Amino acid sequence: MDLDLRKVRYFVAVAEHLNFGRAAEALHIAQPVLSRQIRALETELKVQLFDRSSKGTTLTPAGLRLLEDARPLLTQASALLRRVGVADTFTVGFMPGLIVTPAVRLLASRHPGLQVDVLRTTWEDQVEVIHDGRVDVSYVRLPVPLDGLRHVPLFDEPRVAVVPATHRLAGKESVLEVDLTGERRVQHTDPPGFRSVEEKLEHVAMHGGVAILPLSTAIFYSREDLVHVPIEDIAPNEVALAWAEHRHTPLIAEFIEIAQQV
Amino acid sequence: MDLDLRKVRYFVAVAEHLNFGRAAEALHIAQPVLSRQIRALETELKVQLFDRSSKGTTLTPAGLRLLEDARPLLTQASALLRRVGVADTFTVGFMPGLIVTPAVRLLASRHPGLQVDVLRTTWEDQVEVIHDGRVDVSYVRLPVPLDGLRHVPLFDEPRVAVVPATHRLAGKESVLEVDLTGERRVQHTDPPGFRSVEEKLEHVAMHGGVAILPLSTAIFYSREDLVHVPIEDIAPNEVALAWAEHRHTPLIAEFIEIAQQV
DNA sequence: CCAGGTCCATACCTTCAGGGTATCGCGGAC
DNA sequence: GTCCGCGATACCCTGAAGGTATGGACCTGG
Repeated sequence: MDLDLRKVRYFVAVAEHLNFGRAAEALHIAQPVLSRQIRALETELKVQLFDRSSKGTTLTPAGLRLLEDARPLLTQASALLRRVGVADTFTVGFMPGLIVTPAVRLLASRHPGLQVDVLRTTWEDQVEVIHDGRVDVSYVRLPVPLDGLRHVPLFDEPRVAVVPATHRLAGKESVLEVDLTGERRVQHTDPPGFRSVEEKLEHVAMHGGVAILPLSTAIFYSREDLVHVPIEDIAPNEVALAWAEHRHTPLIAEFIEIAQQV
Repeated sequence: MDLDLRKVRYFVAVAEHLNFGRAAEALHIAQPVLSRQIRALETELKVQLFDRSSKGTTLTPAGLRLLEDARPLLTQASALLRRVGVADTFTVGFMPGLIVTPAVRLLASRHPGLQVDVLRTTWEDQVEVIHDGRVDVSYVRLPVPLDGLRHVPLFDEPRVAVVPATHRLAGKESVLEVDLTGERRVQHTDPPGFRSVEEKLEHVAMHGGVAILPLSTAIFYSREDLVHVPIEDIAPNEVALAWAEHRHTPLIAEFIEIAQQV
């Protein structure tokens, strides 16, 4: 009748480990219990979720589809748990460099007694914090995966090249992307990437290269030994306000209004 | 640890009724059980959700906030079930003009957690939807091909002639079929027929002629510029409830009961 | 002012799902 | 053939969810 979130959580664990024994260990339950629960889930759903064999466990197509629904459901449930009991609080997330104070102040002033918090996000968790309820709304830099989210664009801002003050491009009024050919770009992209803007800039200062950042970010993190130069022909960075699509609270609606006007 | 969706569903029921007894009734459980479950939920969440008094129950602010999260969570959970293919869903088909709401409401109220859907059919697909499983039962207008179907007659209703308000027959108390001789009948029958009642009526309004419809259909689609007149000597339209003969589910049996009583 | 009604809580019982341990059966690998 | 990894089965125990009966607080009409 009702879906049992415990079983769903067990299912996700097995789907991730593709091994009942290790999944059971991760869940801190005995393996036979896990086997039984998964079987019970399959019975309830009248669908086979795994192909079991003594040499491995794999997801069936139905299992794969369930997994896609199960994860967001679990995060939504934990978001609910996180939010409940927390005193009347409204939390605004923001990416580094974005100035949220005016909007936050305005919301707070209109609702005395409401605790308005802010949470600085990173490139990696800017979407996650919305889904798991750590923030009610968040200022994000597009593009982000928009599944389960709603958003309104707020403004665009140009990107700049950040280089050492001694760099050949330092002092220029502006550059074109072609001027950067041959420069090593310091990016957050995957494997050996940098987790924060500070680290990126540190790297540029130490070892040269060029970091490409939205203007406000570059200004926010400006340092003596680095300068930034506008790049004329690169697509601007879009800043948007995003929130979970299943949440429709008056406060969120009001903040969206405020953010668009500020 | 895990949120219990059953308790959440109970919570929403109480929040909607603001009365433990009636909520329990709607959920088909005993009132003390509901009280205990809500209390357990409050303990688990460490938050008081309701203010109880012998003269009424109200949501606390925390309860109100939980309600905002609880509804979408339940929706997402049932969406998951539906997509996995287990959706506990019962779908009732109906021909235009027939009012199914009371019966549907009654079934839904007797089975909390059951998703009861309705599907409007047309003259062409009213049987097809039964066979292909789009509906579990359907209100049909006889005659229909009954192969593979079982049905119970529900009621008869007179047919009326729908004519422009300016027509010579408009305003009459009733007419006989013979009065219609010479009139062009606008019918849905095959090739160049009209696919919907709306189209038929549009045609009558534009180009004259007469449409013969069951009374309820004529009422449902009534327009300012058209009037309907009962036809005394034409066989009445029979409305029946039909279902696939190879399907014998308790829900179908129950709905048949309900439909006959309503 | 008391009788009855409404509403939620408490007490107590029964059932069953979920957790645990011990052990089996099946394949693949050495 | 033997061993090992992996999931399934068998059996027990506990606790949570369901039920009925009843209590206690509060309102309301006579």
